[in-house]
Amino acid sequence: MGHSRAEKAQSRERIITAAAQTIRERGIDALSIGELMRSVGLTHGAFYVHFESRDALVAAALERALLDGEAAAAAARRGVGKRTVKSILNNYLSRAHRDAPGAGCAVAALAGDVARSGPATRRAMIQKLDNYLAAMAEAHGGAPRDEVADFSLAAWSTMIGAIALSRVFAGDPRSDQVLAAARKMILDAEQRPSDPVPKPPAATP
Amino acid sequence: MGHSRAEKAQSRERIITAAAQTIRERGIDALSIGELMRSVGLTHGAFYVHFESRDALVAAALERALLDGEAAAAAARRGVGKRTVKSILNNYLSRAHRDAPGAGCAVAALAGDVARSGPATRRAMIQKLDNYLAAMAEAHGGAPRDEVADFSLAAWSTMIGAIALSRVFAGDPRSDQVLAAARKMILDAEQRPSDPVPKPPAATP
DNA sequence: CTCTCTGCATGATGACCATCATGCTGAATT
DNA sequence: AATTCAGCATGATGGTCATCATGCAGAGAG
Repeated sequence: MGHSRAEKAQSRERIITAAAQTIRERGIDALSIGELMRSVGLTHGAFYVHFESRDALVAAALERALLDGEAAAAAARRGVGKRTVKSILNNYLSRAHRDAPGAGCAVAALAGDVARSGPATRRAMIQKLDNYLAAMAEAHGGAPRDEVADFSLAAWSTMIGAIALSRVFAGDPRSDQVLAAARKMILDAEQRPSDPVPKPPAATP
Repeated sequence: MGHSRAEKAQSRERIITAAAQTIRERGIDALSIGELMRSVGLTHGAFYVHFESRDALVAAALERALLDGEAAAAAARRGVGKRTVKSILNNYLSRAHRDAPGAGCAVAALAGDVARSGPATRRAMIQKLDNYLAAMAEAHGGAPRDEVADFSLAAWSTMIGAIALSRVFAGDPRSDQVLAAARKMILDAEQRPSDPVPKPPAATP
């Protein structure tokens, strides 16, 4: 054989791309080095030429998966001058998004997994989440700072919850209904003027 | 040794209880038979006295975890005559719930995992979700049927999304903020009269 | 053209996994 | 009291896992 530097870069790229898709489709725990390397046409031994450990790959794959979300948002913005909340929702709360988790938003697919992960993994998602939140805030526009931040947080909660539930409901009429209902609640909230937010109470679930 | 029928029932109970906690804390994939049996004071071999397979246990543990949610809701209703949307939110979107995933709502903890599972597992969650949705609809009260169902779906989307995000944000000020923002959006939506809901559009994420 | 360096394949290592086979011991039954 | 039965422990099985050691062949440098 023999392998150029450029080929190595391509290999690494294909490994990350495949891993980013797999973790979104099947979860972080389900990612297997052997299976992954087979899927990109290499053998397991070559893995450690590219990554120090499985954890290092997971970090890179999560980063990539999260970046895909920003790329999709940027692509959707192209052409239209300004992004509106409605246009974001039309893309995000769509059947296409629900049915393609491997290419979709990593927050929706992996929030549960990341919630139980270590601080480093959580920080990686938080960093990208900040961008998502800022994009929503910008689309929502002006108004007092805190209220916009609250709207963004609530809207994103609803969006990722709705995608997760619509996937649980796959094959059921409610799978479509939950997307529409979430869309409606967020759009209504956008138009309404709102009061300051109190702190959450302490109680048992 | 020697073991009575009552002791067997207790063993089975402890296995399911421990498993229901573990899957909520660490995910379904992370559940290991050996570790689980050790944690309840038995050895791995005894597992198959109680369950046909790991999958059978997962089904039982998920069912139990989901029932815990209904039990918590029933306990919260005790004393007060009627459950309101606000009282549901006060319990659900609380720091206590966020900080105790092992004892909390299985939908919030496992929606992502279940979304990528088979039809049988998804159906188990859907069945319990129907109860949760009905409880929310009842608390919301009267009004035209479809609108109440949409409110329930959107509210639950927001609730499980907010818990998931607040766990990702653990240790960050946004962890509290997202709970409060979600609470606010749902309460505002409850009071507003609303229009019929259109179908979701088709588009890329 | 020669030499070094490296991307990759092959194979080994040891840990863990779910599952099954066997046997002991005391509960249940008569 | 004798006998059957069942819950559990021990240990084996075969598979998969992440990781490391070794060797080869071709790319890059001189």
